[in-house]
Amino acid sequence: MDLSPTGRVILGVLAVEPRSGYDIKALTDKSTRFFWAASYGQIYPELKRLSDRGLIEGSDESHGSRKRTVYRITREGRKALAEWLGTPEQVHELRDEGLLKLFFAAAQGNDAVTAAIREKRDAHASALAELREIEPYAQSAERVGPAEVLGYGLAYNEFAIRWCEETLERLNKEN
Amino acid sequence: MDLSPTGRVILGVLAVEPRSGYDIKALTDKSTRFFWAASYGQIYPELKRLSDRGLIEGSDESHGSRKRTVYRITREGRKALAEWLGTPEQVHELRDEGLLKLFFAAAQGNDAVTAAIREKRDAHASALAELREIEPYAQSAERVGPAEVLGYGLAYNEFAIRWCEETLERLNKEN
DNA sequence: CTGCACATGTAAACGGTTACATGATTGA
DNA sequence: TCAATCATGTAACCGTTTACATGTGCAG
Repeated sequence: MDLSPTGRVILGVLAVEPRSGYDIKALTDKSTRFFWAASYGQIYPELKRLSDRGLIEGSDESHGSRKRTVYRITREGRKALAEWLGTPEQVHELRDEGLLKLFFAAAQGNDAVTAAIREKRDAHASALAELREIEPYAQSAERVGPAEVLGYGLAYNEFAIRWCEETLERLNKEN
Repeated sequence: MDLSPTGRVILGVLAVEPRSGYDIKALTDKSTRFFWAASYGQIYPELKRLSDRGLIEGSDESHGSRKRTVYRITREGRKALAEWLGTPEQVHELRDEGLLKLFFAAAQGNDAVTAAIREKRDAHASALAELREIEPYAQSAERVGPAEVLGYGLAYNEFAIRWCEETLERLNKEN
């Protein structure tokens, strides 16, 4: 059925309940953002494409002169979503500037190495704090997925912080 | 000094020793690939740009009619690299299709959830095996960075596998 | 003599972000 | 009345991947 990455996110979101493009952006910003982001520049054109292919259906819900189009997933759309979920495909891409700096920092001396690790630790600490703010929101969801995924986000950042601290300690001992 | 992402990788690699575009690709495939990939389509044009800006210098080392241009980093290039390493910037992007599936799987039922987690676990297990193959290569490096970064990659995948297994167990108990 | 590793490069397509443009409604 | 939020959309740009094109040198 061939869904684009953003198309998958949209179908997945709409499978739960109908939403407008604006709603989709708001929801993904509070949930999938940490492992799969989406911007308006992708969402609106993709809504049109999915609609053209009959995977979703828009209905006008404007209030007065305030425009609003709410999209719902179609039978065809659910089929496409299920098809994607059924494939074992597992794209996994990481772009971690902290690791890149660490990789090259050795050439700059020990201080650069420890600085890189400390900055990485702090970045993960900020991310952790952000996720904790979302926590109550995700746990209120009646479904199983979101809470687990948020839990992964928390655990991942905790892991990274721990790793940074252990590595700093180890490097400290070695010198 | 304003370096592009691929420019940083190239400068970092060349700071250790001079290399050709082909060498850079081969090295990054065995090292930074897991957290910062680079393809020929980026490397060759970027080498030209960095050279135009005086951050690197190419010298012809063709053997007979077999072309080969080896680039070395310049003083200016080292300055630019140090400048980048000195900024606290920490781009961190994750695209994890397994988590995305897990997030949406609940709507498909419990089997879809456990299937998504199992597939994620298997994907991390493959990644772990790949990294273990590289291990001897990274540890032979005289510098500090690479071994630490590889260690992170191993630890990260081990963490993810553990998380998947614990979550499977917990979900199993709950039903 | 064949296949693999070495080696360089370009073009097209893709996916995504950012900035911009526009305007309505609501609550403080 | 002013700021925040709701709401939709486009255009320009950026970085990246993929596929293609081309050819050399060496080892088995």
